[in-house]
Amino acid sequence: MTLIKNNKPTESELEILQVLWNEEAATVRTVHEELLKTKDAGYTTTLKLMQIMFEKGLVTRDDSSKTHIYKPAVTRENTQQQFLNKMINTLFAGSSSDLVLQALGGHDASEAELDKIQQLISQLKKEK
Amino acid sequence: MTLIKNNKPTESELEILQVLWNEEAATVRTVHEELLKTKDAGYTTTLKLMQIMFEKGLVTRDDSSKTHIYKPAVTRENTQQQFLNKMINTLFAGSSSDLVLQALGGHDASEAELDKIQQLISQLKKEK
DNA sequence: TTTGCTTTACGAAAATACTCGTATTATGAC
DNA sequence: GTCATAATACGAGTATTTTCGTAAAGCAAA
Repeated sequence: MTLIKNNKPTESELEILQVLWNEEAATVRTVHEELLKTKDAGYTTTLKLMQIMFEKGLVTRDDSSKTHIYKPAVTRENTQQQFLNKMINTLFAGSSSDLVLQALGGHDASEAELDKIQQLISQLKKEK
Repeated sequence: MTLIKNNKPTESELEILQVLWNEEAATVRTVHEELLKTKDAGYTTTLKLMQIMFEKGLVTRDDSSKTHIYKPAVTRENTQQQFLNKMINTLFAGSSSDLVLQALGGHDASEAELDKIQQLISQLKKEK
């Protein structure tokens, strides 16, 4: 039987994951510097969060040298899907297309992006 | 100058709003009964949450009779948009179409729903 | 009016998330 | 080695969210 980790990252943890996904791997220092661009926080705060994320299994770390190197242990796609599902259920009454409509309507997407979406839809229709 | 309420509903508050949006108006009792179908909580817990939501301005209430009647003070659409924007920024690097692609790929949508989305896309393209 | 049931009000405990100060440890320069 | 620098570990304080016990108020039946 598979052990299911119910480790939904928190808001702050998502910000850190965002950096890790972009950088592939990073030290606390690097992550912290990156976070400083958009928010104000102490270094040890970031450190503590990343330690907690390690305990939760959200990241891995290489501690063979003094300066630990962290990597994401969850994929961007899985995490996106996890939050999307949650959102579809609690906010869109289970209808994914309602979410899509709302997202397309409320935001701007380029023509190229719209094309990509159309392509996917055509493919999905074929599969039926 | 407009007073901007930064009243992002919490997880539990969303569950309650969900019920209120469906019922238009409801008593604490009704909301609570509905919540019981999917989660386990005490009556006074629901009551307290709804009182807090009233203070925050997320709901209105009619207390002319002993049993108060609550109504949502925020629309489903606005709240959806609020959370979508947040999510697009923190999880999809600002790309709404990435979110759409992920949502369509990971979930099932009926052919009719896909049609509706196609329609919207065509319209959006025309507007460019 | 008394009793019992349902409701709201209030406050505080419990759980979770976030923050940071301080101590300790490792590393490199001298 | 000693010193300065930078990193981790640890613990605790703060804030926010969720939970619920208890009391008070209203209401309706007997």
